[in-house]
Amino acid sequence: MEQYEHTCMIRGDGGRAIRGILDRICDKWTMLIVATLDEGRMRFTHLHQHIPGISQRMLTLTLRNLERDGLVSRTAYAEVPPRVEYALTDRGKSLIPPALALARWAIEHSNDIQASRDTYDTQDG
Amino acid sequence: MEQYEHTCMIRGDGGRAIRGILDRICDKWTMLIVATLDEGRMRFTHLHQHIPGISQRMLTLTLRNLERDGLVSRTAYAEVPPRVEYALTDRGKSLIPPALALARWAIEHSNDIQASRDTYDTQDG
DNA sequence: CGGTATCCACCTAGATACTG
DNA sequence: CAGTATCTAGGTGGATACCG
Repeated sequence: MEQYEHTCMIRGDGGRAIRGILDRICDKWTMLIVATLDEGRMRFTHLHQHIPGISQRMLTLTLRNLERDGLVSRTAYAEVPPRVEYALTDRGKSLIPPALALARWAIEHSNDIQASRDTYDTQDG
Repeated sequence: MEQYEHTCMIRGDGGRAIRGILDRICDKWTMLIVATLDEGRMRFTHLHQHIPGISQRMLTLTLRNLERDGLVSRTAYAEVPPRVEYALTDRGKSLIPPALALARWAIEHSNDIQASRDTYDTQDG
């Protein structure tokens, strides 16, 4: 009820802070990669296989961005063939709870939202 | 700690459910509009004035999508000049707490993330 | 006042081919 | 194995002009 006083956090500086984060979190693959890495440290190929539909290019690009933001660590071993492992940093792990909160909301409301969309779309056009 | 068992919610069906929602939540203006409407019901022009940088087109488009998803209600009064008011529905209000959780995370980590980016970007290139 | 319609620049992400 | 390079289609959002 009294949450309104806190939504200024979202509107804050015209929304720049929150949007800067959302831009990272909400692209097509970030959430999926973070959630997958929550399972533990993992090689490139393993990630590639466990995230259906992602291309090599997008996996690389998204991992680079996550690394840049300090959410994921990258460890390359000097072997042949090469081995590279990715893992969530503490900062990356700290993203999981709020992400879960959003996921929970999404799951809980997805049926209702879909129903609303269907209704809206079939109104006489 | 034991959150891993729950991240399957995010990965779920290959991420389709959560991404369908994220696509709505995470576009350029949705969060800002929802946060602004948390203040109370509001006219089109008032929204336009209180969300810096948004165009009429994007305000209309985003409001239509929110209405379609049942997160915002639209009430048009048969007057001249026309008056249209927007308000969060109960479903729309229910989005605020998880959105705040994410905003909180964003604010708390934005300095560290920016620092990581700076470091990453200045590494010999 | 509260929109639509139109045009356009940019960016994202997919497909494909190639490499240390 | 773990990438990089290149090309391109499609979508998002801004600018501008007009309308009931």
